[in-house]
Amino acid sequence: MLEEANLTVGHVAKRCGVKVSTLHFYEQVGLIKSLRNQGNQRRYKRDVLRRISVIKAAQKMGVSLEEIKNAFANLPDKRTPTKDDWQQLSKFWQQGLNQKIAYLEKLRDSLDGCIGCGCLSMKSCPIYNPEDILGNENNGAVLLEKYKE
Amino acid sequence: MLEEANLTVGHVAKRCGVKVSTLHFYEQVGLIKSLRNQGNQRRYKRDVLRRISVIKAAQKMGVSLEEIKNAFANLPDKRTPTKDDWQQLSKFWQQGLNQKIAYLEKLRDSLDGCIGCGCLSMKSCPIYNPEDILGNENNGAVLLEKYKE
DNA sequence: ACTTTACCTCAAGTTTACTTGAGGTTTTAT
DNA sequence: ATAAAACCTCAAGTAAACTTGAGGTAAAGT
Repeated sequence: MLEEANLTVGHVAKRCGVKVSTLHFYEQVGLIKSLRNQGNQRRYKRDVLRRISVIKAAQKMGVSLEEIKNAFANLPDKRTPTKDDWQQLSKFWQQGLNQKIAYLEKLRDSLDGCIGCGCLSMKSCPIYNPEDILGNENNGAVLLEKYKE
Repeated sequence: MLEEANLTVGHVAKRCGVKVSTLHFYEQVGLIKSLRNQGNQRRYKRDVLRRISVIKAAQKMGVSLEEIKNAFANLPDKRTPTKDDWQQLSKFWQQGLNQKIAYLEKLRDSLDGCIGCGCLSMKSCPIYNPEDILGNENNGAVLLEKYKE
């Protein structure tokens, strides 16, 4: 496959559902790259589309641009990333995603029990009483509080 | 139960694991309330602890302070919220949480299929090709893109 | 050829959710 | 009684992730 860099910012922006300014910004922070034509206008290779899609998907998972950038650092610099390259990234984030899902499930399941419980004693409710949780490692609710995004 | 407002801001802060400035801020934006003592210092009723815990839990669900404030608007103003009041809130957020979980599961399950798939034709990959998805309601991937947080 | 549309850079502005600091008062501890 | 710790207000600062605007150039359509 030839690696023509022939996509304009406008095209990429429309295609990916982002603003042109976002692409400028992403380039500025090193998330994507572009080549320039004679008149100094950006021209992108097709793989930028995938990159942007991955950025958007990762953001929906709660991954920050900084973290995305770090993850991208593992992608090859010289050649266009292959299927395997992307799959590695995918595997990596899948783990985080699983943790996030597990956390949210835990939160969902304790919502009634904690937010709505009426446990005014503040003795048994993990959400109500974060101090106890943090000091008590062998408590089922620890997971809830130790989770860092 | 007597409704003494006798918790100091420092006490509440430590108890809830937030900074004093955060409590000032929450009060400023109308998320919590306080009474004042003779010397103009804040004194809180116990239910502020629950409010703050709920705020923190909701934030972990991805709910913004604005939305939390709106949800709190349904709580009674005159009396201290009861178990039922909180449970209603809980039920409401549980739905959103379920949607979020469902979305993340979908994302997780399509990570390999989309991010890692290598479908360079850009014809069949929903993450790769958001435009098509938005225009096509009866596609399994629509859920993925139509989700708004 | 000419005009509209797209693009360029760089600086500054926006939103959310807080934090920090200055300058001063009140409580608590000894 | 006095010093230390906690509290007060108000303005300004911070970080992330962009967006907007000004002033100017390039490419595309007719």
